[in-house]
Amino acid sequence: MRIRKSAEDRKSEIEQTALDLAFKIGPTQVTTGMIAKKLGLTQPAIYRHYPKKDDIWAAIAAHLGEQIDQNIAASQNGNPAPAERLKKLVMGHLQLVKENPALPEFMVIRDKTDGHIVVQDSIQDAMTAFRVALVTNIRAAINAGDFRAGLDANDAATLIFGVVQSLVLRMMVTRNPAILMKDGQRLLDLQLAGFTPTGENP
Amino acid sequence: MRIRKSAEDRKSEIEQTALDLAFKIGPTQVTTGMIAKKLGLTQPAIYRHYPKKDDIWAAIAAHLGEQIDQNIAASQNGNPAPAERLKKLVMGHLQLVKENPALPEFMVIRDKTDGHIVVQDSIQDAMTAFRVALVTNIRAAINAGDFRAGLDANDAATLIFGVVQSLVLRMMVTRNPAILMKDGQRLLDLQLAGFTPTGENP
DNA sequence: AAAATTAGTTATAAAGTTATTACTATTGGC
DNA sequence: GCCAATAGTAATAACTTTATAACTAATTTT
Repeated sequence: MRIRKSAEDRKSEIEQTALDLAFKIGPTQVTTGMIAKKLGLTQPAIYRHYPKKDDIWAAIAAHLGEQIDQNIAASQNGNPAPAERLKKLVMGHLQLVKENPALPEFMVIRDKTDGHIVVQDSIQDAMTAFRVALVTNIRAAINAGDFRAGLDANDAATLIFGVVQSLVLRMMVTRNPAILMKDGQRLLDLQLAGFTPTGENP
Repeated sequence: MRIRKSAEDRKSEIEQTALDLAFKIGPTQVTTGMIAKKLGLTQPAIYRHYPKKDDIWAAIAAHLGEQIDQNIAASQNGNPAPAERLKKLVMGHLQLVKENPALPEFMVIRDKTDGHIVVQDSIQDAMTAFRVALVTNIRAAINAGDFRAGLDANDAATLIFGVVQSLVLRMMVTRNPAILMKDGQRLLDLQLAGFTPTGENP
């Protein structure tokens, strides 16, 4: 007798498996056959749950986008100190990437047909919101006197984004998501120290 | 009568076309048929010049790796001021990425068979050398008193790498390599300012 | 100018991938 | 416990992609 799972459970499994494979071999290299094989199913079984293969990626992107948004919201609760909110925002995002190491791939994924980027819009939108949150908190930190007055909030946001990107690249090269949290905390502190009026750790 | 080019010229064309396509649709999506079509050739014509498709990527990676190494060498000539060398090193690399916007893709490219990263070794090695050059110049700047004494050279190098990565991501999302030089200069100065003893622009 | 070399073509094999159709059998609702 | 709904399979069509083999013709060598 073959095992039969609920559509809901199976869809979760399919999406998680696709994400795992996306980190291992890259999203564009993942085939429906690979996903099915990992789950002990036949390849057409995938099509009982998604009309098109791309629908799997769309579902994954929507889910990741939600998680990014949730982290942004969570980081703005509780602590009112802008610099602390910034740290919570960035570390929360790194935690998300650690749990879903394929996430960065979705930021630069392209459409099959033309060369134009589709970047499953949900993720691109969420990352835009992430950037807005960075800028907002940097402005608040400047107003609070924690960061120096002449600092350009947009440029500072780009540098903080760079901390994340730098860690992501090292994660992809080393294939080790664990470095994100360990080195992330220290590097973020170092970056923020450069924004203070005195150059000291805020 | 059909046009027939020398093997040397044709190989250059094939590699440049493959690089262009790699930026447009991603390296893994580029097919021998696409390259041939762009050059007005038939698909098997590619195999007159390379035994395997992967040999095209290997040749490209070797070439890019050389250019990265050349930039590192060039940046260390002439100006003896460590901070100026650092700037020349980073801006030179950004120029290279601007001219070859697919370069960053090769840093995280994966093998088809297993999930293991091959990162055409030539590029990974060159990027390691780039990082070493960053650290060396940062150490020199600390010793010269241009950067503050307590600065960790490795962490500072990661942050500078982050500036590059941040710009690269924005280039990939906007599909506009032009931003690299314009914003790069300003962001690099901002980043280096965070490393000075006073927090001022070095 | 003839001969040798080789860039390029035509045709095609082999393998992989997406997606559909018709069938099967498990499961939840009545 | 029956039955409707549906998760899953088997078979297969359509397409894409890599690669090879045999042939053709442009260019180089002698």
